[in-house]
Amino acid sequence: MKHKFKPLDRAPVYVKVCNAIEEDILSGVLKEGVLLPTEAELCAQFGVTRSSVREGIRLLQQSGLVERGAAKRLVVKSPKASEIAETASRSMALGGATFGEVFETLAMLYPEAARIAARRLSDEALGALCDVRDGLRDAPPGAADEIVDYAVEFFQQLASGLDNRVMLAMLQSLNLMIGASLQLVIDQTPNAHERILNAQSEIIEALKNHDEARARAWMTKHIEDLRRGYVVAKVNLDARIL
Amino acid sequence: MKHKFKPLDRAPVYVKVCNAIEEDILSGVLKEGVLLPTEAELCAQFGVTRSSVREGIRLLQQSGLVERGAAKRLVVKSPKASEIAETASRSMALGGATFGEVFETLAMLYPEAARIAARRLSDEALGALCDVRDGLRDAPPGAADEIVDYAVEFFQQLASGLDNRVMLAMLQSLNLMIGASLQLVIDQTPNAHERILNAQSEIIEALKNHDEARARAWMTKHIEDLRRGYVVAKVNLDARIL
DNA sequence: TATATTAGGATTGTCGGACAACATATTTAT
DNA sequence: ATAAATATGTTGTCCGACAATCCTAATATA
Repeated sequence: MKHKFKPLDRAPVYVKVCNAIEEDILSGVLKEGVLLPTEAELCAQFGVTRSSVREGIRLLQQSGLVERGAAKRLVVKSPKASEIAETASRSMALGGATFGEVFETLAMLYPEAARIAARRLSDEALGALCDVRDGLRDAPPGAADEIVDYAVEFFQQLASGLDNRVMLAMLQSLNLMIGASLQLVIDQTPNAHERILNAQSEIIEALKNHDEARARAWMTKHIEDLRRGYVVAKVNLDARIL
Repeated sequence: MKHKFKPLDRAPVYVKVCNAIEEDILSGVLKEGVLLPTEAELCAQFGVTRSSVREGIRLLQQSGLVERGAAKRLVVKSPKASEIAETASRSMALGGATFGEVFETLAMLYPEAARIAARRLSDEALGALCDVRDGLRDAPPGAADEIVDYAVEFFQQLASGLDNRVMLAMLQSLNLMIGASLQLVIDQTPNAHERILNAQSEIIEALKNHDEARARAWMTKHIEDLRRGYVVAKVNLDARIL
């Protein structure tokens, strides 16, 4: 009988280093906040040189599992929703996503998010939304950048209030993708200030009364309003986001 | 008058290398598929050593912007939706997302996705869905793993058919997060086969007739059905996904 | 001539050692 | 006892070297 050999593991050492550490993090042996051994010690334990260890560390670092903490020592980190959102949105930008795609997704997600929010948003979360709204109300007229900030912050707070990290990550990545471009739009849209303010107020009111349908409807309206802004500003919806 | 100095850029060299290359990719100077210079040449151009260049490359590599291609040369790559989904779902798993969170997000997204699909799914996409359904119909009874595959594949095809990369990435990451765990559930749910099959058929029918409301309703039902499976199988919805 | 083989060169993967920069811990001086 | 100076440990960067691998081109063979 012919003996069968398993295929050899021919991955580069630095990849193996990365995997080895990652595995221990994933399996819970290394918990969040734990300090990893120094590079020298890792070399000794793995039996490889510092160059390889360091390259492996870079891989872990970029995937958000590890971080340089106090004394520059390596610390185990569990990825936060905001970081996931950031890398996801960056990747999608690089992947060539368009304004149209982002907006359609926005229009799909946020009305539902508003509906869920109407069902269970906490009082603090509602308070945070009111704060944003008030900030927007008191913003000086003509300050487009401030308006944008408040508009995005409103989405942000709503997403945070849902108390669901998966949703949060997704909604946040959308926020990041439109955030920058909203500037252009609001600059060129008359009444943007009042219309956004009005939409926010209506949404807050609906949330307060746990009126799911109304929260959903106004969020839909709000987003459609923003989208129209893009059209008015002659932003090509097929253009890639940056 | 006191002169103000800008804060010096004290980032490590390998980070700068990473940023420099990333910038050129982002700005379109380096397009997808282009071969990057060899390590030696990069050293010469940046005026740093190979160790630093290599560490920088690892960072780019893990963020999916660069890849080893033929002859092991580095090639510029633009992240695909599927990869974005993969890293996102992995990160969320590590970040401690729970079944409950994933399911709630699923229940929020997919009904809307079905509604949009009813509006504009192409005939090919519909055909692909039918193929999945037929595959499931003809699956041998009791083959839980096959049933799971078809169930996930149905979601997958629906997402692909939407022709929106942003949505696709988000829906796919959800698919990845539940995919593995569905196995457990379907193993222990009687009638799972028929119920899933029925739901798929109803959804397909609704899509064919461009009946948005019905597509949405059946998708909601379908997901709720799956969720009940988790409860029946006594999977703790607060448990972290793996 | 066309194909298979071989030799050569280019490039990456890994190693070892070295030193400066920086942060922490320890000792010394006030 | 507090502050300053020193010692120690760790990371960041450099250099040089060599084996493994892949590509290319020259060579041999049919």
